[in-house]
Amino acid sequence: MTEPAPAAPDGSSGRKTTSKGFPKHTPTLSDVARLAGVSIATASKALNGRAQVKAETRARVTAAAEQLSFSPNRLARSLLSGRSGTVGLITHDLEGRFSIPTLMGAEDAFGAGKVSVLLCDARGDSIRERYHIQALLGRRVDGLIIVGARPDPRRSLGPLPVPVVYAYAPSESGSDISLVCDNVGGGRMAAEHLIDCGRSRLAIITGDPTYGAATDRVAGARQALADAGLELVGGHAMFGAWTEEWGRGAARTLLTKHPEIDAILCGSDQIARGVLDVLRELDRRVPSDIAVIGHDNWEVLAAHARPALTSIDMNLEELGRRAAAKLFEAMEGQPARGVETVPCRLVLRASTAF
Amino acid sequence: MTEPAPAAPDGSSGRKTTSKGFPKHTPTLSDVARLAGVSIATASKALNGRAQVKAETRARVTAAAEQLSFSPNRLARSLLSGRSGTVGLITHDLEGRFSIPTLMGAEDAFGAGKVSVLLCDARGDSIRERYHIQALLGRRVDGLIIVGARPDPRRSLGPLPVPVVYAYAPSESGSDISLVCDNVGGGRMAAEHLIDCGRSRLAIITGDPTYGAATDRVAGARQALADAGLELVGGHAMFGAWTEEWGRGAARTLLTKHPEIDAILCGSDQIARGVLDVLRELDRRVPSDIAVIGHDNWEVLAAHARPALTSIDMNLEELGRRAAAKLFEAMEGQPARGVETVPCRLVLRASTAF
DNA sequence: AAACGTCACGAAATGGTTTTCTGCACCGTA
DNA sequence: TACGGTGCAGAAAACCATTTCGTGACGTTT
Repeated sequence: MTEPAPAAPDGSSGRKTTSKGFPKHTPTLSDVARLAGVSIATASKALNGRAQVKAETRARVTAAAEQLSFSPNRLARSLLSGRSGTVGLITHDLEGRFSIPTLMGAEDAFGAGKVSVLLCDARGDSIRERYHIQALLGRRVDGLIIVGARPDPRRSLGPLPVPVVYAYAPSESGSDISLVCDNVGGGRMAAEHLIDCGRSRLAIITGDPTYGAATDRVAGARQALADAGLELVGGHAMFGAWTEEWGRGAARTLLTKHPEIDAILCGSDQIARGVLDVLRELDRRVPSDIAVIGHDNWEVLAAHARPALTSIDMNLEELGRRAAAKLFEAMEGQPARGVETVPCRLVLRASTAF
Repeated sequence: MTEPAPAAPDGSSGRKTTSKGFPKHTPTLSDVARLAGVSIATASKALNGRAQVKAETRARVTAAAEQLSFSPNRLARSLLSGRSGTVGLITHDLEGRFSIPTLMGAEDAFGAGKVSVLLCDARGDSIRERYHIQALLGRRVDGLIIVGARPDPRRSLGPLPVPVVYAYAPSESGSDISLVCDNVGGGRMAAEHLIDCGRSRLAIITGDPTYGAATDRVAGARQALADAGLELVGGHAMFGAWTEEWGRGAARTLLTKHPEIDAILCGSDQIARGVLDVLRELDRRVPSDIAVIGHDNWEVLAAHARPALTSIDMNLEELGRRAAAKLFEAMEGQPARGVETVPCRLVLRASTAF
C-alpha cells in the first residue's frame, strides 16, 4: 500500500480503485450525488430531510443512496459537529458481579438513543485508568462513566474536558456527580421485612468489614431494629468474608451461642447460601423456625437455594440507566453534583415467610 | 514575512471562546503550532517522530504540546486514514455467564494495542443486532466480533464491508470465521479425568438437550468411555435443565436406580451443586465414595461447594483473545475461515480424588 | 415592463490531521 | 562562480459530511 497512485488524469471520477478496477470503497455522499445527478449539498439535504429540495429530486437521491447502500460517515459528521456521539465507560471489575448490570443499564439507556459506548476495563489499576481515559479523550468521547469495583469512595479524576459520572463507587469529591446503591436503605429494608414477618430475634452475618457496603447495611438494619424497639441478638453483627464458608462457620457459631434467634440477615447471597446449608444440617426449618434474607439478588445463588432465598436487589441496572441519564444531562449543559442514591428492592422468595 | 508571530495579541486567532472569554476549547494541532512558532505540518511531523525536523524545533513543539496538554483528535486522523481504530463487539447475553469472559479477553487483546471496543448488547434479537451493526458501520469500525448467547450455530450476517469474527456461537456459514469452545473435548476431558481417578461406573447428568453443548459434552464423554472399554451406567445420559433443582432430582433418581455408581459427570456447575447437595444428604462421601465433576468452572459455585468442585473451564477469556487476534489478522488482510476450537482446561478441586 | 419574492440547487467553507510536494538556505565541489 | 546536494520548514491537498450563502429561473405584483 505504498503505491503513490498518480493523480487521475481524466479528473472526472478519480476515485480510488483496486487493481481490478472495482470501486472497492465504501460509498460516500459524493458517490450518491454523482449517481443521482445532483450536487453533494443537495444530496445531503435530501437525505437529511431538509427543506428546499424538490420531492422528485429527493426521491432520486434516496434511491441512489439505497442502491449504493450508503451510510454516512459519522467520523466526518463528528469532526464537523464537535460531538462524537460516543461515551467512554470505564469499569474496574468486569469479571465481578456488580459491574455488568450497571453496564447493561447504561448501554441500554444510551443505545436507545444514538450514543455508542466505548468499553474499557481498568481492573482496579489507576495507571490503566489514566491510560484509558487519555485514549478515550483522544477519541473525543462526549462523556465518561466510571464504574468502581466496590462501593467505597474513590479518588476523583479532577476536572476533565468532558463530563464524568461515577457509578457504584462514588467520588471522594463533592463537586463530582456520583450514583451509588442505598446500602443503608437496603439493610433497613431487609430488617424491616424480617420484622414484618413477625421476627424479633435477629442476627446479622455479613462480610468484610473494610467494605462500606458491609457496615452501611448493618447500620441500616440497626435503624430498623431501633425503630421497632428491638436489639440485635448478641449485640453486634458478625463480620467475616463474602463467602459461603464464612456463612456456614458463622451460622454454626451463632446457633450455638444464640439458639433462640428467629431470623438471620445476611450481607450477601453467598453468605446466605452457607447459612441455609447449615440450617438444613441442623434441622432448623426455613422459614418457619428461622427466616433468612440475603443481599444482591444474585439469581444463580438466590433462586436455586433451598428454600429459594429472599434477597435485596440493588437495582444496578437502574443505577446504570440513571448514570447514563445524568451524563446525558451534563452533556446537554445541565451538570449535577453530589452523591445520589438508588433505592433497593425486596425480592420475595421462600426463605422468609410472608 | 519570516517573523513567526509568537502570539496574536489582536485576537486575530479567532478561536471560539465562551461568554467569559476563556479559551474553552480543546487545543488543536494548530494551537500547538502557533505556540511553537511553526507550521501545522511541522508540528505534526515533530510530534509523530517523523524525520525532516530539527531536534531543537521538535523540542519546542513537544514542549508546546505538553503545555497545552494537547492530544490529537483521532476522529480527524481516522477520517484521513480510513481506519477508525475501533471494533464493534456485539453480545447477545451480556447478563449471562459466558459473554463476559469472552468480552474480557477481547478487550484485553485489543486494549494492549490501540484499538478501542464499542460494546453493544443485542439481547438475542436479530432486529436489534441489525440495528447495532448499521450504527457501528456508520462509525466506521474496522471489524466486528459477534458473541452468541449459546454455543449453537447461528445465521450468518453475510458479507459486510468489514471483517467479522463469530465467537462462542459459530456461524452457520463455512465462509465465515468462528471460534467456539471444544465441548466434545471438554466432555472427554472430564470423563478421562474420572477414569484416571480409578472410577469405572460413571453416570452423566446434564442440561437441556436442545443445547449442542449438552449433547457434545456427552458425546465426548462417551468417546473417552469407549476408549477405556467402559460403558455409561444405565446406558444413557440424563438430560434436563441447567439448574441445581434438576441436579438434585436427577441425582436422587440415579442413586436409587444405580447405587453402584462411583462417579457423576455433570453438564454444568449448577447441576453439580445440586448433585453434591443430595450426595451429602444421602451420606455418600465425595470423592471417596463418588467423584463429581462439573463444567464451566463458575468460580462462585465451584470454589465454594462442599467439597470444592473439580470443573472443566472453557477458557472463555482465551477464546475472546483469539477472536480478537483473528479479527486483527483479518483486518490486516489475512482473513481466515471455518470453525476453530479452543480447548478446555481441567480445574482440579476436592470433589475428585487424585 | 420593472421590481420583487420564492423555489431549487450548487459552490465553498468548515472541522483537525497527515502527507506530499515545493521552496529556501547553506554547504561542498568542480 | 555556478552547480548539485542536503537539511529543514511551509503550503496545500486529501479525508467526508454539513451548512451557509449565493445564483439562477420562474412567477407574481405594481
